Amino acid sequence: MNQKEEVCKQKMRVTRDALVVIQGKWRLPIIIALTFGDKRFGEIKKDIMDISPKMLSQELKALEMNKIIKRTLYDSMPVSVVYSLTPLGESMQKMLDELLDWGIYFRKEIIGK
Amino acid sequence: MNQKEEVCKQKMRVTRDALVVIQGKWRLPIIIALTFGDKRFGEIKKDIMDISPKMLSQELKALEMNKIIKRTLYDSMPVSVVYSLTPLGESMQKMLDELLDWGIYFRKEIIGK
DNA sequence: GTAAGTAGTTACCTGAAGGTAATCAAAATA
DNA sequence: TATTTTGATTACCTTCAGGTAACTACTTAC
Repeated sequence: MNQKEEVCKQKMRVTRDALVVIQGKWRLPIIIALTFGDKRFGEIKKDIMDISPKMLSQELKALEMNKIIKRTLYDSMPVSVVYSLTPLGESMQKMLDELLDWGIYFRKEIIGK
Repeated sequence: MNQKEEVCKQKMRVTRDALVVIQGKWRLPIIIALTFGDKRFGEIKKDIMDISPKMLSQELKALEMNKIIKRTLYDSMPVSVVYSLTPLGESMQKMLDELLDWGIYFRKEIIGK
């Protein structure tokens, strides 16, 4: 296998791994919600509107396991749980911006006309 | 609903639409293969290795419908079919680069140590 | 005429993703 | 004491993504 083919396969592997982390219906919405500041379960749920508590809970756990978000329990009264982006989560910002930019372009080209 | 919330929801919608186009196990590999030049069915299949002809055929059709790639039939003998990126497909380059960059960082943070 | 290569298609099956609805436990409020 | 709020969990069901294996149609080479 030559150099070029090796680079190609490497790119495929790495981007595929990256995609797995943000894939699915709810992960990007959750991450985007948290780029606007730390939020509680109910606040995220309100931001996303059509997500069920089951899916939100499940996806928050998955993102936490991938070290994208952090769950903090403040045991003040009333006990509150706050979710926030980790540095790894914050490092997604440029990627998210490009995804958004391309999404806008795509929308214009395909849906828009 | 205030300005900030509106921007948030807009971002969610647009990035989600963008994600749908590249989502799945095989679309990014196919697109990446074609960034290295136009290719025939068999060449893409050889580049990706573990993809089945069914999945390749199916995903090529989906990408063609989204105007990301173009199918060209040359009826020289032997009849050959060549797939290439459209301008819309080529416009994904920056996004793919960011996905790759973040993937490298993620790999280092999570898998690497 | 038989084998091999190119570009697929078809039928069938499995597991994961995601949805719905009901329930739960702790604490605050009425 | 009863009700509401917050942050979930559980059981059940449906749909879809993806895999396997076999087959096809056309053409060229042997």
